[in-house]
Amino acid sequence: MLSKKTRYALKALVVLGKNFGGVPIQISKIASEEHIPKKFLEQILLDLRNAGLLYSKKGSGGGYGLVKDPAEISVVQILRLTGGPVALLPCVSLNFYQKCDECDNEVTCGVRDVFVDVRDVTVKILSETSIADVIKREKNLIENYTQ
Amino acid sequence: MLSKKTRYALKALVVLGKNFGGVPIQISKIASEEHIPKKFLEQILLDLRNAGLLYSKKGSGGGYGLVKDPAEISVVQILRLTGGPVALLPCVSLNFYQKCDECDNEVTCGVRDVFVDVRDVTVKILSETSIADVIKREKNLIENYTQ
DNA sequence: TACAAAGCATATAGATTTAGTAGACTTTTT
DNA sequence: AAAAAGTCTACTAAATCTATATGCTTTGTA
Repeated sequence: MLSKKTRYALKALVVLGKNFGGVPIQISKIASEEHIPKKFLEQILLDLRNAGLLYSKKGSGGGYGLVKDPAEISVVQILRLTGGPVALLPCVSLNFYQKCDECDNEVTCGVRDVFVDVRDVTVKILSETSIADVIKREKNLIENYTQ
Repeated sequence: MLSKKTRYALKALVVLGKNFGGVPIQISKIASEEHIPKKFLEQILLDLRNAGLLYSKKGSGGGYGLVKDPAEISVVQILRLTGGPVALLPCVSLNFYQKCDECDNEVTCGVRDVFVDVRDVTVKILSETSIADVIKREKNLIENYTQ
């Protein structure tokens, strides 16, 4: 399962993505719109900023904005930045690999082999999907929903 | 990430699957072979037994065995039995669904939409893969490894 | 220049979950 | 009768996650 941190980050990036090119948006606005605890969101956006994904502006009229086009930001990148695991087993993770305590030789582990496949299809989807794509999906869903 | 409980369950079932049709295997044997804490494994196998997946026999010469053919037991079933989440978001889970706190209307949530796709491919793999398949994979891996 | 708006940074508390341990009991075999 | 092995419940310890608190810095504006 993704952590709340990861979820909140994705939600916030969608908001910022819709606003790409516009004036900065305040944390408090995103927090209230998306029902995210403000102080928690503060930390998260700070992380994303320190990772070079967002710019920030202090003082009155300040806030956050995307540095890059939302089409250039993949969902998988956000999971990794916010520590969210993509793989279902540590011994299968590309970015957060950890040796399996149980296995003598993980290369011949059948269970691991299955979850390598799961990881591959998951990473494929999440790396091919950008924040812009998420926004597009949302638009399509709203269209079909209100029909 | 899968819990240790789920991992241990899968490991144990592979051992029991290889032994399908033979005499029962003791917890302590599985525990020491697979480097799993014995008392913890005890609980896990008990759960699997109560779920009807294993039979048990007490007393000297007792132990555990599979009730069904390992080809009839899917990996996804084990994840669900041991509480392991398949979906990466609660609002996307088929068996452990929970409403999203943040979303006003989850039907039009773009983030959710992406993770529905991820869930679908994951469930497909894990429901098409049986314990027997895991054992087969292991055999293939060992063959290729020792070549 | 003062003040308010907004982000920056770190520390800490609280809650939840997970992993593992303990101990006493029951059944079965020898 | 004794030993082997599973059954059952409770508990503890550790880790992690979520959220809050506090004080600080920067920037815009009256």
